[in-house]
This record gives sequence, C-alpha cells and structure tokens, in this order.
Amino acid sequence: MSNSAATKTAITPRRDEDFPEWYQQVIRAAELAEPSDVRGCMVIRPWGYGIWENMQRQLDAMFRATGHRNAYFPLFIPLSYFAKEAEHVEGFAKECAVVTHTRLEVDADGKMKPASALTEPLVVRPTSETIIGATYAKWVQSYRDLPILINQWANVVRWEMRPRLFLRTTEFLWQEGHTVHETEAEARTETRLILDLYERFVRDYLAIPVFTGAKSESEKFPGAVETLTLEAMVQDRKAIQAGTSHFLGQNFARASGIQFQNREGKQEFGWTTSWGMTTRLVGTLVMMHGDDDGLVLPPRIAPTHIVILPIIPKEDTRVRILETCDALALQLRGKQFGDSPIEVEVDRRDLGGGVKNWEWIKKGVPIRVEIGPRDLEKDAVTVSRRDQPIKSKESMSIQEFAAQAQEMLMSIQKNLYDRARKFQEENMRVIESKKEFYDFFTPKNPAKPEIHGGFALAHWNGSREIEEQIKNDLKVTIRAILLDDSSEPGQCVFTGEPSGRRVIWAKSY
RNA sequence: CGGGCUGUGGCUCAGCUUGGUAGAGCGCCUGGUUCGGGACCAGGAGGCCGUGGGUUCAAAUCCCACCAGCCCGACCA
Repeated sequence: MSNSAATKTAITPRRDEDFPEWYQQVIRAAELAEPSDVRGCMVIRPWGYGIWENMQRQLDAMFRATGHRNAYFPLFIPLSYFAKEAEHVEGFAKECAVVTHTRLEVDADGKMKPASALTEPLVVRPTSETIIGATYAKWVQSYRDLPILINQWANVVRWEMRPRLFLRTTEFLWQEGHTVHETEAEARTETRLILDLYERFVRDYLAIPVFTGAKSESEKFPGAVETLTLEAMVQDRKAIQAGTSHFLGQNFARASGIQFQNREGKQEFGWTTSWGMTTRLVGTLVMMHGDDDGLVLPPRIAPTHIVILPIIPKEDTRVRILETCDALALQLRGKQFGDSPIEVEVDRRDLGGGVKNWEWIKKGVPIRVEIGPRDLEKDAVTVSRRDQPIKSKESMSIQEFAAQAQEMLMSIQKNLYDRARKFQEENMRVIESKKEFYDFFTPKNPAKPEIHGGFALAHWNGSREIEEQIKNDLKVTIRAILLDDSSEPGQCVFTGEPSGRRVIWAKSY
C-alpha cells in the first residue's frame, strides 16, 4: 500500500491492517445493518435491505422463467417431522431453536414466564426440507403430479455460536427451492440448472466470479447425495460459498413418504432437490468489491445508481441549481438500465461541505454527480465514478452525461467484475507438493497473520482422513471438486497416491 | 458449551489500586461564519456508572451472586 500517512481513508482500519474489523466498519459506515439487542440477530437497514430486495427481484424472475413458483410453508416444524432423516437431524440438531411453551403469565415477582408447555415441541425451521417433504407427500400420487417446482422466500434460524453481520447470523433471510422429479436424471438436471442460474446471477448482477463444483463427502449438506456449490474468493483471499444446490436422491422422499405410481404402475419414491441463496450474499458483496473508503456496489444491484449532489455556496443560485438537478434526475429516470429504470436520488439535505459526498462514497453508490454554480455556467456536471480513485472527477456537459449514463453504469459493472476476476486469478495457485501447500497457507507472521494464501489447486487421494488432517493443521478445506474439470490425473500431494483430478482448497468463511 | 477479558451519556473510553456523590473526545441540538474534498467558533441537552445483594457515616470505586458482551477453541449459508 503506497498510502502516504496524509491520505485519510474513510474506513479505519484499512483492509490490509485488519480485514475482519474493516468489514464490520464498512457495514456500519454504509448503513447496511447493525447488531440488535437480540444476540446473533441483526437489523438490516434500508440500504442493506434495498440490496437484498434487488437480489430477490432478480432471482425471483429467474426462478419464474425456469418454471418455478413461490409458495410459503410454516416457520414451525413439529419435532417428529424433523427426526425422520437421520443424517439431516445430526447435521442440524445442535443449532435448532425449539419452541416449548405457548403462553406468558405474570409470576409472583411480576415477571413474565412461559406458562403452558406444548405436548410436542416445535423446531423453528433451520431449513424446510422436512415440512415441505411432508406436504409434498400428500400432493404426489402419480408421475403426472411431477415435477413439483417450488421456491420459498423465508427467514430461517440456526443457533450460531459466533455471529457476524450478514456472514453468520442466528436468523437470516433466504430463498429455498424444493423440487420433486420423476427420475434421477431429471433431478440431477434440475440441480445443475439452478447452479448455472446462480452462477449467471452472481456474475451478471453481483459482478462476482465463482468456481462451481461439488462438495466433498464431509462438506456436503446433511442428507444430500450431492451438493453443488459456488465458491467466490473475497479480498482476504478466503473462500465464501455464494449458493448451493443439492441433489437429494430419494433420501428425503423416503423419509417423508413422497411416493408416486410410475409409468409402469409401480410405487416409486420421488427424486428431490433443494437449493438456496441467502442474505450472506450482501456480506460477500462487501468483501468482494469494498475498498478502504467503504462499500462499492455493482450498478446492477445498487438500490440507487446515481446520486445528484447540489452544491449551493450562494443562496442566489439555489433555485436554479435545484431545478437543474431535478431536471437531470427526471431525464435519467426515463432511461433503462438493465431491466429497470435508472434509480436516481437528488440529495437536498442541508449538510455542509463534503459530508454528503463522503456518505455516498461509503455507501458505494456507483455514480455521484455534483452540480454547482460553476457547472451551471458551462451547462455541465462534475461526475465521479465509485470504481475510480475517490478524488478523480470528470466534467462533462449535462447532455453528454445523460446520454452516457447507461454506458457508464455498464462500464462500472464490467470493471468491478474484471477486477474481481483478476484478483481471483492472481491468487489461484497450482500446487504440486505438500511443502508448497503448507507454505502457501501459512502466514509469515503467525501472531498477527497478514492476508495470505488463496485458492490452491492440488491433487488429492479422495480420503476423508487427509481432509481432516489438513483442516486441523491449516484450517484449510476442500471448497469444490470442479465440474468442468480439465486437470490431468496425477498424484495426491499429501500421500503420493494416484489422483484423478485436482480440487480447490482454501480457508473459508 | 469450555478458557481469558470487559460492562460508566448515542459511540469510543478515562476515573476504580489509595471509597467522599461523574469526566473527555466523537456524535446530537441552537446561533453565527462556512460550503466545489470529511469545516470552524460560541453556547447547550444528555448518565440512578450492567442487575441484585453485602461492607461502610458514605460505593462507579471494596466483597458476593447473577446477567450481558467481546476474544480464543468445537459447528455453520
């Protein structure tokens, strides 16, 4: 970092000083969310929720376009439902919130106390496979009832020991798709279709490049036959899962009794899938594109694309400047960006100096436009792009800007993606030996680890023991077994045994 | 759930060792000068010091219990 001491960044500490703390500060400074009084739960503020709403809108359209429909299932799951799939139970048991009582009563000390115990406790859904499965069991009789292609937008609760805003909270928001198919092939195709849909979504909207692949046995979803994943590399070079798509085989159908009479007249269990993306994506966005001055939003997901900042040093120009701002806003709103109108805000708040400007920088709004008396004289605007250095500005005529706005947004979008892609490539390493592997993932300063490592492509003998070993030694795990794998067979870097392919290893969130 | 640390205006913290009735910076409000890169000056509001009990003439300060949070370990989208 060639930052002179005089260059003040909006966020303290910088990314290279303390990445986790930087992350928290960006979320606060950008007003995305804040911790709540309820442990592990957060308040998502309008700017953060606006990003989530845009994600929802886009994903929802994509689900619809592929034949899926939304529905809603209960928040509470009877304990008995939940206990049906053994692996599944084991996977989630430790993080379940359980409702045991229904009523509050005032006790002798004047305190509210739960009063009447439920005969059967209810689990607050950590995911809905079981309750949706129980419902599907009623719906499915014949192969003619298939496929069932349903998505649900919901909140879920997983009682986490170590919450972090967006990345790991006790309650979070997500979508969960649950489908049933007649054949294994169809279900596998669905699993893959959604993975591809997710990949397109994060690439085109969030400007996030990912690797797609399968999870190893030890990393896959409890109860799944196969878990497909999207793995992104954020700026501390760790991996973060951006979404998952599971092929559940007949495991859940068997547990829930989803059976149908097939074309030969025989009873058969359905083939199911489930898949999800969560509010964690907001956190991913922060770590992917944010810089030392705050959030940087890809235009296609930003709640506001362009903010217009009136500069009013002398009262006599106030009216004309505001009129000019409003006229430009109106003109811009009439233009399309992607599949919706350009979102423009004129910030007329009575705040002095650069304060307003910095607020929008920290919020990551893609384009800031200043209009002051000097611009007025030239019929011009002063334009700043969030993907460019903070101090850089460009003066251009109002009409020129209006004509170029869409293109400029597009260019920012592309630039962010290219930047992320380049970073990912630079920190991806083909590794041939155990020593090289350990060196790659060992910080030079263990007391205060610098940002190090990245994604390692290394041969692996397929054994769980090796995974365990590496996880214990380095906190590194297999993130993905690549689907479009082009690697040559070789030797496991840990044991020298034959290996069919390289897999991606990394530290992860 | 185990180990360590911390609870004082909205935020970050000082004061606690050596008890004597609460402070700073930031933020907030008002007025003025400012405003094109995070402004300045002046004035002001805001705290039963995490909760409960104990010791004492007197507790933010000492003692006990509880609660909450943070950090480190096992789990996770």
